[in-house]
Amino acid sequence: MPELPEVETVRAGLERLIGTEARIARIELMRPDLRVRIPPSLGRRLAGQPITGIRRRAKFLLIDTPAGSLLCHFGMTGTWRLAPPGDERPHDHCYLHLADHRRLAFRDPRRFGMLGLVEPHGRHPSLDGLGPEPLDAQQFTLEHLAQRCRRRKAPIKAVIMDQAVVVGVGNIYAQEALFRAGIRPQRPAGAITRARLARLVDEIRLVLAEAIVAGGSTISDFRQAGGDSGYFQHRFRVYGRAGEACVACGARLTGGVVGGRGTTWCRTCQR
DNA sequence: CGAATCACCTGATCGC
DNA sequence: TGCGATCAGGTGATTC
Repeated sequence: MPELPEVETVRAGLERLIGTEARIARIELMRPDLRVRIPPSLGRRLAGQPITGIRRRAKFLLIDTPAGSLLCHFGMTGTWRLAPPGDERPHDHCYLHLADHRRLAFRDPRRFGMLGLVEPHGRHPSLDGLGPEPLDAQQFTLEHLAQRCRRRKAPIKAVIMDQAVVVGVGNIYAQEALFRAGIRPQRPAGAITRARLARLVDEIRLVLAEAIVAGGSTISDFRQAGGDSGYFQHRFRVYGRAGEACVACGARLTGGVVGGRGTTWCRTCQR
């Protein structure tokens, strides 16, 4: 589910669901062996704590309390949902019980996600080395992207998916942004003019912002925290459309592998 | 050092 | 219907 727009959608949904007076009653860990093992101290530390904010950094969600923050990554299949009594499902790895007796469930069939603890005002290895937030025009600039592309031979798609270069862009939005910018995903990053990189910076920002407004993209089982599905998937121009007609020129879209991941592009519109 | 590949897991889908 | 192969929104380790 989870590139920046999906995580942001969940963040906003949880914020709305939980309100400003919420308190964590207790945390129930059923299966700690995710990609990163869930620290056993999590429950002790956060039990009884008031929730003071819900933030997003890159593709991470942070639930803040005075005793520390719950750090969550969704991997490929992670979800949070409101789970009323009786709604227990396979692959529910953690239940967060609120003081008002509601229960939030973290479910992640593939277990590529993570739950962790960040000390108050502390660091966390997963958050070190992250690049700028793309929606912050002060942070993510042409200057920055051009500098990170200089002399690099890797395909531009791999570069913009590199979380040290810019955060939040995954396999869907990389393809969508490159189509909108008219750049072939496999073009060596160092061989792109400044003018075209400037366009790419704009299109990355635009596509992410549009997707947030649309409530993210629903593929298989992504849902907003309130259970609604996003609808940005209806606006994909290339992702998942190999063999279909280009929305701009009508040519058949090409499918292949770029940066080790399935990729679709238009050989006519993208150069 | 950078770039490519593999590994981690489960589930859905597709072709036979 | 059943079964194996393939693919999937991410990231970190390993290899070349």
